[in-house]
Amino acid sequence: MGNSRVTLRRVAEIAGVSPATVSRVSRGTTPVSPEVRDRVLRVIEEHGYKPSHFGRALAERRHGALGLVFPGLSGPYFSELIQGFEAEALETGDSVLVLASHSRADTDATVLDLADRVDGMAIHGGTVSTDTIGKVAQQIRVVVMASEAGPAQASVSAANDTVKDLTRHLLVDHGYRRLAFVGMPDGSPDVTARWQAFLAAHKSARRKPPAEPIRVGLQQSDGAIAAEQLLDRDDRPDAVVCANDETALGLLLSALGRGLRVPQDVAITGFDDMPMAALVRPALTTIRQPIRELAATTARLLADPLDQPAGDIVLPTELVLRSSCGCGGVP
Amino acid sequence: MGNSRVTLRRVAEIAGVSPATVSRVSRGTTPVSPEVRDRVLRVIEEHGYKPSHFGRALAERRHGALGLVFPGLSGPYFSELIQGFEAEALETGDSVLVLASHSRADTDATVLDLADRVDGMAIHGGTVSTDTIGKVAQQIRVVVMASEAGPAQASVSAANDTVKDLTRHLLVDHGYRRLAFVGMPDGSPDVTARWQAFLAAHKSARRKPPAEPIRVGLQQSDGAIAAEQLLDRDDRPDAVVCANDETALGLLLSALGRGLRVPQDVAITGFDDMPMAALVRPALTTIRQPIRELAATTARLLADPLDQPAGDIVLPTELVLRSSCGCGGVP
DNA sequence: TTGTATGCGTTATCAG
DNA sequence: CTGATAACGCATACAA
Repeated sequence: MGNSRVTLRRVAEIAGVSPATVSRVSRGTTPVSPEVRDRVLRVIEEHGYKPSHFGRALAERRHGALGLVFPGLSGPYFSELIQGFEAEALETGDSVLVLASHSRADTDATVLDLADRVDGMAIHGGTVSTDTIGKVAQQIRVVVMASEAGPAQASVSAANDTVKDLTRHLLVDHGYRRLAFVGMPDGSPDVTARWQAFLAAHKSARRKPPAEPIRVGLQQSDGAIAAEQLLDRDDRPDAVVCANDETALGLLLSALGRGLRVPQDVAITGFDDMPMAALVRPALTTIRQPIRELAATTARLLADPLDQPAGDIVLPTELVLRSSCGCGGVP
Repeated sequence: MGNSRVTLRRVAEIAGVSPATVSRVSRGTTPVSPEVRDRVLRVIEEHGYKPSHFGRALAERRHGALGLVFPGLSGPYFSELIQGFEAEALETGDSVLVLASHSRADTDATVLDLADRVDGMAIHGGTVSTDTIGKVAQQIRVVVMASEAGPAQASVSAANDTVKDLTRHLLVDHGYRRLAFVGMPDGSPDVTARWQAFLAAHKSARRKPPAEPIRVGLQQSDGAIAAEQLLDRDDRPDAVVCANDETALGLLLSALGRGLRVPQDVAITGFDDMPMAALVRPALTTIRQPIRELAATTARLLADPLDQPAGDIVLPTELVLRSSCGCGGVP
């Protein structure tokens, strides 16, 4: 199990050619005479030669890798994001190095470390300080995801203001009186934007919004925690707008488990339109965002050699009306 | 935004010392006179010198990074696994590079590529072919997770045979007659072992198990898909053993959404004991496995310089009886 | 304590 | 088409 790798130079010796020629054969870039090529190829095969990444990285001054930084990666959202990113990176022959900063204190240091191993980095909104993003950006190319990044960096995000349409739908079309919002704006640019849209819809409908959101995380268990604060009291809201599908599902599960009827006793909506949203009963009313496309666009921005102008790309989202808001009668 | 990094040599020039001295100061390993040290340190600070990873990696012939390979990473299970792994790697100063092979065809190639960027690799069971694992193992140190790996590799997994106790509990203590198993044994060593334990419990209780499991994946939406096959027919099972909590929760949600009572109409159990299991109503009967410890043990095996004997470490698991199996009366 | 010289594995430049 | 030779950025015996 030794680390006894065969080096390029060794292959050259055995094949009786110069190191340069082995490099040429190995990379297939420059023309080499068929006979020499075959001979070298055979030696490579026999001795299991594999070019060393850092040797190549050092000489080429590029890593052939892209970094992807997340706050955490539980749930289908991040899974989808990574897949979209990897699929696109594959096109350009880049590897993907994923970093899940579980809101640890040393995240910034870790990100800086990663910056040293990749040619470009996609950073999810709310993961690292803008200060650190700046530092990374002056070293390698950076694209911010799910957050508008200001003039300095390029960014790709999805339109969160559709939450305004959703909230209006609840308020006006269905006539719900007491709405609640589940999600913690602080730290997540996406949630902040959704909470703002929720507020804006109340304002334009001349209705009084709740003073505060229910501040919980974005995982399903957080939806269950929100349920304890929301469902067990007398002035239960008659409709709840959740920051994402995960929490909406957690809330839905908790509501049903308490014997409440959805949407009759309480309406519930989400954001993302993950697979589970359509499968559950009642089917979840939500907002569809093109996660894969968001990731792919980001990867493309990172890989493309031509210098795009740093700007904010905002992908469209779509309101998906199902049963959990009260549409389409009782399922 | 240029890539104009300051090199060690440049720092040496500016500070008027030799490159070696800068290296010594930078690493803080060999003693250097205070005056020189301060001078060099100041230059490093002023010019923002950061040692290059590949330069160092090339010279030291190590990357200072560990690889972590997964089939996918949706859900709390993988999230927890990564956190446990990273926390431990942090101790030894290693970075963690995560690779999520979303059951793509080119996974093996990607893994081989990663093998070139790290000093050791943890591979989750059922992710890559044993053939590829072998190749990687003769290049760097490898530990297999959640799967017993045979004599060649070290492995760390959790005891799946507790599913036998769980199944017996359902069969004997509660007297359920028709059990079903949700999960796809093929491809996941963990699920295979759980299905085997499920079968074994039937055998030792002299009861006839179902001929086949409900072959779905491990995500929550798969639980909802299983529900369609399981809950809408006349000979509905009276108890369902799910391969993990995610699918159990998906099934539970679907059951409640259909107006079925749990556990009265159908009992449901899971595996993992994720946070949501205790929060949901009815609370989920499940098996607790020490995910974090599993990950930490793996990381330790990878980092430790002393050559552990390649062997299978099996961590204990614990049956957690709650309400969804019928225990403790109706919640 | 500090400097010099060499090696790490590969690519790039320039002759031939 | 092929071969020397010089980077690439850093660490480390060895010498001073």
